[in-house]
Amino acid sequence: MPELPEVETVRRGLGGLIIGKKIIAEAHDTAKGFPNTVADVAQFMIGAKVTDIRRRAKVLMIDLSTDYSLIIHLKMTGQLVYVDPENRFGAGHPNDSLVNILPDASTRVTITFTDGSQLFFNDQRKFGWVRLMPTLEIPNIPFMQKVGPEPLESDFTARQFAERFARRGKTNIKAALLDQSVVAGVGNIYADESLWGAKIHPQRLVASLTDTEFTALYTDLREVMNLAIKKGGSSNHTYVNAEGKKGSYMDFARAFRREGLPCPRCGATIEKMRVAGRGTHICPVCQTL
DNA sequence: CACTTGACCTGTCCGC
DNA sequence: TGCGGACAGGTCAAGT
Repeated sequence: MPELPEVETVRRGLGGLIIGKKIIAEAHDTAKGFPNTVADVAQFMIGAKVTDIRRRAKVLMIDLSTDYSLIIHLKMTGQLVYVDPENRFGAGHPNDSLVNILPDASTRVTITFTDGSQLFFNDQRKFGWVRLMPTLEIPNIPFMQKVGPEPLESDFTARQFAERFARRGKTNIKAALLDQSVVAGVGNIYADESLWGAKIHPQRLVASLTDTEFTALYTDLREVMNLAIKKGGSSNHTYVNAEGKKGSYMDFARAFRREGLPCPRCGATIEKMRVAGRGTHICPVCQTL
């Protein structure tokens, strides 16, 4: 699922498509995905205009003119896909092929705008969620209270990065990287890719890392995430952006899901193992314990 | 508190 | 071909 670069790609794409549009209808799967009451939707969502789209960690916020926001987590298989039957993207564009397909079995929420265009929240595994709440209350939810700093902010330094890990000295670096309270937005793909870049074995204890290694990890994590944003994210399975397009970062991946293939740096065979309960990819020569 | 593991769901792939 | 089990981009609630 979407990690920081994928969610950021969706945010940027959606911004140009729905900011300023007015919501005329909302429908959702009652089993899962949109827990708000009918009354709240009627009062704070229907008739509201989209004023902004923001991201914090892997969470998206669609701000409305009612001072309420839709707060959305895509988790593993969530998608936010925009479709406009009146204004197609052009012949052959992946979005156009979705016009007559969505909603489908994975659609949990459908938002319709006054111009007839629609935004679909699809989520095959149903781990994701969408919630309508007052914009000012978003910072109070537990996730926002504990989530760590944004790693791509220009004022986020290597020293701050290293200091965030002090609390997690006795676990391995992969588990700590995935911990959203340490640094925001890192998931399985970019954990593996940045550890490969910094030549750090994922099972190394955090407390054993040197300043030089933390700096390398900081630098590589930012490089890899910035590149992924440029490439529109990574698409292994279900991920697509707001226009229904897949990202191409996987064409550039050096370790993630490359088991059996040569390490681009030394030629050794990339191996797959299990660390912190997650499939983990390493170069056994570049990354040692 | 920090750390690990299982749970939440559905679909797909791989080996027998 | 069919079937069972493992696994998939994330987080949380439990356990130790």
